[in-house]
Amino acid sequence: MLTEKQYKLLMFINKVTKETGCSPSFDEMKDAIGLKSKSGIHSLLNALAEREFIKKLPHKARALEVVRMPKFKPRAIIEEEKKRESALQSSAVQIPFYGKIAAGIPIEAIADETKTLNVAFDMVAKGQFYALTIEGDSMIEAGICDGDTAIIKKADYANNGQIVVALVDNNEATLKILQKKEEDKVWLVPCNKNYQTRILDAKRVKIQGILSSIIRNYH
Amino acid sequence: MLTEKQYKLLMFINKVTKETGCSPSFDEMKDAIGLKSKSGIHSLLNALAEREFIKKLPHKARALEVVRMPKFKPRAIIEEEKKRESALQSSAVQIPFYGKIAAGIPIEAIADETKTLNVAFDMVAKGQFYALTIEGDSMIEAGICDGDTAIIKKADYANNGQIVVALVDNNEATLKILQKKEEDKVWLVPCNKNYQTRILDAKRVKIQGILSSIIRNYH
DNA sequence: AAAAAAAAGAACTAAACTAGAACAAAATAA
DNA sequence: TTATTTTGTTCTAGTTTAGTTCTTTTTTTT
Repeated sequence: MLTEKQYKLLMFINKVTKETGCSPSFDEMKDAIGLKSKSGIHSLLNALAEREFIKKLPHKARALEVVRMPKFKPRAIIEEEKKRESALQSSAVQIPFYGKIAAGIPIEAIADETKTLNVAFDMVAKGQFYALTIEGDSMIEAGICDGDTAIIKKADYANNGQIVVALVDNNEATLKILQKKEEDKVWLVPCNKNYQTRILDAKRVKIQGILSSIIRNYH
Repeated sequence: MLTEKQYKLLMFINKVTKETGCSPSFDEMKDAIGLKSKSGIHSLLNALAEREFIKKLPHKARALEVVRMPKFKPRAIIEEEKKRESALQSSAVQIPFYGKIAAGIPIEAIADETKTLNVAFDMVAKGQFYALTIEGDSMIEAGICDGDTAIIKKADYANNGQIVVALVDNNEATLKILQKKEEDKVWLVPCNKNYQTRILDAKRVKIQGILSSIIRNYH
């Protein structure tokens, strides 16, 4: 399509004409591109005209017209794509899946290196997710402990018995089991004898997500 | 429609021109496709021009233009992409990290999209890991439930109080808290009132790993 | 194992870029 | 209008980069 110099020059011409309403002179162009002679500009312009990016009126001053621009992606988009790509590469982790702990069989014996567990993928599946750190012990009997990381799937509706992130009165977010036993009422059931089930008007409760995974790290 | 090489080359030209505004040179193309000589590029370009995917100005440098893109991918490319995709899926997921659930603050208010949690990467850090499925409820009071996935870091030594995979008599693998209260004796402590601590000769117990993470998926 | 297709390699040719200078046409000022 | 300045064109010449072509080697296919 274009060489680097041609591209630079085209961008410069385009910028100047848009900003000032008139095209730059040969000397301005040579300075902008960093040449010491304007003869080079001449050939660059010919190349651009030949490739039909500009039109020029011979012997007329500042009589350039940009006809089209090369198809390119805005730099911001390219950066973004690169970031995403490198993020993907940096996190590729596959670990061997050794199956279940079973009495009577040493781990080496059942180790099957061909099976791998893909932690990240298995966990997020499809949909939009976010993470929360669990605070408190209201769900401890469900094996959800203080400090655990909860992976939540965004949702505004949940079924009976699901563990949900519920926002009460647009004010207080909490992780509880959802129960809808009667119309217009919502039960938020903790998993800890020391806590009480809260029965609230459905209007007051907004579902913000459904618990998808629990992750706990030991050190 | 197109051969694998032709397709790859066309994609490369398209990518480069979109990103830089300039088309690639023969040498850049040969490197991108993995050829050692640029004469091959020449014939590939002719093939692409003949099929009207690109236009080229003969003898001009970097004077390629992509006219259209193919509707179908060559079979070989599809295979390759599938492979890469599954490798990626196996790897990388970044999800927003919303911090802690705190009473009195709606989730939206504390949402910080700039913080991301990279599940897979954070979990495996450095070292060698493997995964186990938890069976039974002997650790339930530590929030480790039947069916949970345990990420274990390979180790043959552990400190007091750590949760370890212990192999007893080269025979029976189990997940328990490790305690070494006296020389030559090892305590394997469960986290369930209904189970008893086992006190064993150190010789009989081989540490196979230290619990690194617990993952639980809900459906 | 022979034939065909791809790829590599080298030699060659052409274009692109740089610079300097001389000159011609247009625009502007006197 | 003429003179002056600005602007664009053309030429030469050397250097670098890029594209083409041909022969040989390797690989693939039958």
